[in-house]
Amino acid sequence: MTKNLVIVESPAKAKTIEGFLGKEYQVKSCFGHVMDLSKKDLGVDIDHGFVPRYIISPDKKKIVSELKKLAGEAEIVWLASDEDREGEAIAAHLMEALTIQESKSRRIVFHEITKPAILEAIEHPRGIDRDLVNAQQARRVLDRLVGFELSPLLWKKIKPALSAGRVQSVAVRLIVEREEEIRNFKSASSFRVVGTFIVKNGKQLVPVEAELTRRFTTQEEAVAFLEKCSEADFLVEEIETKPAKKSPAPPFTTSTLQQEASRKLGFSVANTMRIAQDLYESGKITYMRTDSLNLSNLAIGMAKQEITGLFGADYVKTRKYTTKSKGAQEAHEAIRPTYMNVRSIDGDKSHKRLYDLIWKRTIASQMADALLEKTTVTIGISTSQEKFIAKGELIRFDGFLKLYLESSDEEPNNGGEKILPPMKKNDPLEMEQVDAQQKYAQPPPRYTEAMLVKKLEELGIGRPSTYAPTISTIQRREYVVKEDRQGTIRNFLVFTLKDGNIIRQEKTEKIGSEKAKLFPTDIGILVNQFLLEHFQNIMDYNFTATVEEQFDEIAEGKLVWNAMIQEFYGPFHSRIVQTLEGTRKVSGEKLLGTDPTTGLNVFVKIGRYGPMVQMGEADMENKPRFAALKKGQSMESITLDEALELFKLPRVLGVLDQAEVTVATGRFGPYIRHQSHFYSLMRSDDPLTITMERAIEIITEKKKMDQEKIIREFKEEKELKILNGKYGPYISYNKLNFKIPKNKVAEELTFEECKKIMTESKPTKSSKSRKSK
DNA sequence: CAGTGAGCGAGCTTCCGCTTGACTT
Repeated sequence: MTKNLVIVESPAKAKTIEGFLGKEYQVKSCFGHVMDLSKKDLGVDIDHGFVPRYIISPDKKKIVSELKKLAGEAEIVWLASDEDREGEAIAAHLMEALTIQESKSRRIVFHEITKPAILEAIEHPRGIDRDLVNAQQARRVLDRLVGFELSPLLWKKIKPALSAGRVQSVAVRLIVEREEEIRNFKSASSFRVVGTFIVKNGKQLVPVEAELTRRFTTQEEAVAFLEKCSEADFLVEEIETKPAKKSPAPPFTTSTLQQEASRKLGFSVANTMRIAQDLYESGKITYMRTDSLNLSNLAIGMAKQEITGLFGADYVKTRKYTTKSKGAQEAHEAIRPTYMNVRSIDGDKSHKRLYDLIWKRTIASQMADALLEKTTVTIGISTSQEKFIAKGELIRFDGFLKLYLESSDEEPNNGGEKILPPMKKNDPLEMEQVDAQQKYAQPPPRYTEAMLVKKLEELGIGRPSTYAPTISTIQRREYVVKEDRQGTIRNFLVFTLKDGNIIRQEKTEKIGSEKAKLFPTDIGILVNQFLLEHFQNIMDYNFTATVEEQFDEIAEGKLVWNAMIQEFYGPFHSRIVQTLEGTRKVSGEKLLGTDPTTGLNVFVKIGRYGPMVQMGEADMENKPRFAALKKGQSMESITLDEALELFKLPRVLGVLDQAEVTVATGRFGPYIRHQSHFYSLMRSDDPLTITMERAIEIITEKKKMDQEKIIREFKEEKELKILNGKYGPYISYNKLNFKIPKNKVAEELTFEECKKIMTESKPTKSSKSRKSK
């Protein structure tokens, strides 16, 4: 029996802390929140001050009862959840769920998992901060009200199983609006002029590139300028040399780690978090869900030592970074290696690469600035007022650049030097050639997952623990898709002045190809439009920031939490009722044209199962025909001809064993149907052109595969089979599945043994009844 | 995974933020 029970949120943290404290302390983890609003209903008593109905989360019952037992036996229970709104609520919920007496509980907090920080915390316990708990309560209730009133509205007005929320709906809005910007973008072109001049550097002749400060809008202007250049003299008019410095990026937070891992390693945010979790659990890095830039003094000291050892004392410059991001709660340290002197780790390639990135970033953040010398050379033209500018950059002292340079979304890494040969004012320059190249303005870039996280963080929307789940939610709801897109070819002009002649060339470039970018779907666009029209306040990019200010006031005791909720809920709920009663179902219906053979109208719209085309209208005699859009088609771009193609299915291929063989396209792609069995088509098979021969081939192949799945059948009961599944053999009976006990061999089971297993064990859930994730 | 789409209506879906394994047919 231990005298002291310490409860933290994460088990990895518990293990570390247990090592710092003596035998008198037992450290356990509660695995995050243990109580939450009931999911069965709203979970909030609207009519009586919005009192939340918190229950012990179903998946936390086991850990709660275990902790409750330990808490009962302990003399003092130390509640060491994180020092932020959510952490304070966790502590309060633990008091309630474990029924801990106030007198034997202590609330402690620390921001770093170091021995001195823990011991210091133990010295300074406090009580539960009720105001902070109320702030969490307000946050939780607001999110529940928004989510659980908006989502059902969407089910009624658009289609079932949709969702809306304070965070996800704004994330979708960003992607929809970016797509609109790109679509409406008018790509104007201009001519960028670059001159190449030859400069003598001792015996060597060095080419120097200089860009004209002005761009020409028309080719006539560009050519006229080149003509002027052909008879011009060029002169160095001015040389300016300025010192400059570059500073390292701060250490990683969740958001910046996701961004850099995406840019430098090509990881999705979910992948980055999965790997970071492994590194954390194996003790290699500190906690990976954080918005703090802070490093412990211990860590900074270790970094200093490491840098001195590797590069020398000149390369050290320790720094304390402070966060600028909105709503940061800073309960942890920045993400850093646990031990700075561990330069690399064992493990698979992606673990090594992510660790390497974290190590370099952290160490570099404590290194000296890079000292640069930037040179700007202005080149005059005897026949024109325009100027050429050549730029050079010399690294005088590399500092942190020796180790690490953050990459950017806009352009590939532009690190490194660009050295100019020595030049003097009034030096004449020999022109080798001048190019005027047509350049098109770029539309804003589509979001990658990581760019979206960056944007959300800037807006103060979402938390480190929710960035990755939010991105997966909006994809799971099919509001957005992550896709690669083929680019298109575009022509551009280049005029080159060389040896007194101007040559015109037409060249091509590939533009607009995308890799792993987020695109809005038809449903995403429709839902976004609907929410914007009726709930502008919630869709406002500042909504979260505004309510966060109020949560802060609640935390400071200046605002009563349920008064704040009341003020929000009144108008919000009225809007819900108004929209529910005052608007019709929206489908985004659009008339594409009429079918030339039947004369019926053809529409495209969103149905119960997503985007579809419809031929004809429903009336007393007629039923319209429907067909789902194919992958890659969209309501916005589909043409009448493409729509008519979709109605060519289902198609009868022929007759086999007295039954029709038909081909059609369903929820999961094209399929063949025969005797009420379904056979998926391969990617290479086109349902519009597939032949009867090929269909029979597919049918026989599938039947053979199914036959091989059967381990045993029984004469006594036809429905009872032993099958070989993805996870090994199992018993199947009337669509119920049963596990085979570990001590039995599937091939040798008798009919009686199978019946015994079925009566004695519960059927495992089949995928049909299981909730799809 | 399961192969649909008038309308009828029961019964289902849903939020954000803390944290990790469980366990699949």
